[in-house]
Amino acid sequence: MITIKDIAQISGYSISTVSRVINNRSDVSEKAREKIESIIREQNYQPNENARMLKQNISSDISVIVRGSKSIFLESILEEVQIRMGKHGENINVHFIAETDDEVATAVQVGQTLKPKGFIFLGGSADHFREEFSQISLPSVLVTVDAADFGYDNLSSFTTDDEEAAACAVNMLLKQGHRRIGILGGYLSDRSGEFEDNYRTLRIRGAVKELEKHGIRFDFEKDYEPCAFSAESAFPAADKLLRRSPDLTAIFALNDAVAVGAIRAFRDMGLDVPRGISVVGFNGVSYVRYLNPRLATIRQDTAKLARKSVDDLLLRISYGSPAIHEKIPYEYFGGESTAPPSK
Amino acid sequence: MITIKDIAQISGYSISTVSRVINNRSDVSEKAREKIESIIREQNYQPNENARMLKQNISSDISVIVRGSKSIFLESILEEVQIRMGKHGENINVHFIAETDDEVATAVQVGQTLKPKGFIFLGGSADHFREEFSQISLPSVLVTVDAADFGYDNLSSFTTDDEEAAACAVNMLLKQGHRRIGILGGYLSDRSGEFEDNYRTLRIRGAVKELEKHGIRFDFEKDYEPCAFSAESAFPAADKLLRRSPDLTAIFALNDAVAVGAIRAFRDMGLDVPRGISVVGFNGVSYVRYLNPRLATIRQDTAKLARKSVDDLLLRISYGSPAIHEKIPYEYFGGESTAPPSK
DNA sequence: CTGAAAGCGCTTACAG
DNA sequence: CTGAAAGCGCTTACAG
Repeated sequence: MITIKDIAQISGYSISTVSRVINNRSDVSEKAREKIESIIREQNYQPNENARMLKQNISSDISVIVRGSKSIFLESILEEVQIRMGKHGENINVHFIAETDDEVATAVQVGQTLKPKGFIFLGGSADHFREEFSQISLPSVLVTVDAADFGYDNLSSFTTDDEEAAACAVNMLLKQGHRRIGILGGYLSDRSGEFEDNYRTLRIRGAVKELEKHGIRFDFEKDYEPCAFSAESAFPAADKLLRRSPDLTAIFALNDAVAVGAIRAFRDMGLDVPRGISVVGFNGVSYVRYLNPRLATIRQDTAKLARKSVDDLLLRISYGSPAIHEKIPYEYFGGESTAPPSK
Repeated sequence: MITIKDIAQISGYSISTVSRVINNRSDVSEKAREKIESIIREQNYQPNENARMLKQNISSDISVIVRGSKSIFLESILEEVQIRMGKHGENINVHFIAETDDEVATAVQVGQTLKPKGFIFLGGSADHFREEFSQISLPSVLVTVDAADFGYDNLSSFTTDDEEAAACAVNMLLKQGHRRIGILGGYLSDRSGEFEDNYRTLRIRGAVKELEKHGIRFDFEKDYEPCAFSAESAFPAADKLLRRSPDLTAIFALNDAVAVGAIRAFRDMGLDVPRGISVVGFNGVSYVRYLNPRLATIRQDTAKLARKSVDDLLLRISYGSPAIHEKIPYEYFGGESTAPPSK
């Protein structure tokens, strides 16, 4: 095992100077830097992370907290995050927690034991962040939930504009002539029935507002049915919704897995999609364009979401740049699962 | 920040004795142990991992190497691994590499920088393990590839019996009366055209053997078409295969995403599934039973695969138990994508 | 069974 | 710009 001591010996410089070179300090002569760097390279020397961490009382890792990991959508962002981090030579440790867990509390705990230099949150609850994030002082990024209004200067956020995108999806249905549109998936917060600001409720809100803009009042009692973001959960929910409101001609599903479960349920009821009923999804799955029928959906740019998040975090860790909040563009994919209403 | 020194001071014992208690050494009096443990608890003391690692020159983490991360199948095992590790209070660091990368070489490198106490490989190439794994001396588990014949006593493996399961899938088609069965997906190793022992080729081999058992010689030139494990890649491949061999009445797709792409391609050619052509998949996706048509497929038990792997690794790390090799049971799910041939 | 002391590989004031 | 020295929080022979 080759150590900093060996490099010092070989180079003729002191351990201190070698350390300075390793850490890219500016107070080293060009000559020393070059010599030491070349020796490091030729000896294939890797600084002992444990020792560095011990001194700095911080690890060189970045902790990623994934909340609600069953989502293929988050998994695919996670993958891109890992790849991007790898390109920058950074290591991450990943912590999956349930949709019902508290991601901020988890981060606090992880922070104590693993001492990361920053956090990336994939998914999360606005309430948790608003109430508890002040406990965290490390540079962090929240992906999927807009943190612009939370007032933390160490928390950036990158999101799709869920409200606008949902409105866009619903607008496509309206354009085709649909007036009786149901909404499937997610759930309304149980905290006094108020909307919590997460992507679920933002999508619902965007859809409802778009309907209202076109003079349609949305009846939650009749035309909305909650369910988890999976085909399994959507299957019975879709059935229930359509039996309650058989005159619906289109469904806005809060994500693609929900749309898949719904389409299956409708077919099992003897309804063709899109001739009998139209369905629009929201990105959650990559191969919607190979489903039968090809699913109309909103495509989020997971690669960009991940890339921006990583780059922003690393930049802020290195240079203390201020936190930012950015919306990443989305796209409507037409598919074959919608058609003008026949009723 | 509370350290071992504080605990020593409060307890009246020396740092050495406290350290012994922390590390569960036997050479401590019951009295000292109890007192120190109670103080540790009441002070909520957490030993500094970095310092421990520095001394022991090893981290407390387990490294997970995921090869070919685009697979939803591996991601879902990863998730279960993470959950299981969490239950045991263990941390993991995850490294995603491309399908074309060398997972063993990656592990060697990770081993140098992160000093994990063990490895879990999710996916991998038999060749890499056979040729390079001797460089790794840490307890390891290979999931998805059978390592029984590799001859390493620090490498366990947990797998689905891909060959047998593929034979089972093909047998279902044969039972329905199919004789002209095509195979779609994966690729033959380019090393002198030989089979490499991975799940891809095992599935192909299982399918081919089952056909032969029924007196059918499989013509690779005509009835096999390689493609990556995605709907995107399967779509054109399926089209190509069926144009070349239009008399095929059934397709064995090497995984579910491939099946999805194939079904889409067949429909686009004007062929109904299953009336025009039957398709069987192989577990890769969770909601096959909500697709249209519901996909006939082999279901692997990802939860069990993950659970066994984690438990085995931790056991071996703690007690040096010997490596084991186990096949996890699978299941055939009937679906609606197969029917007796009409031609 | 217990404690004093050395040392793991690094970083960082401090002094020059 | 450079080096000698202290110290990060722990573990582990060694001596008793």
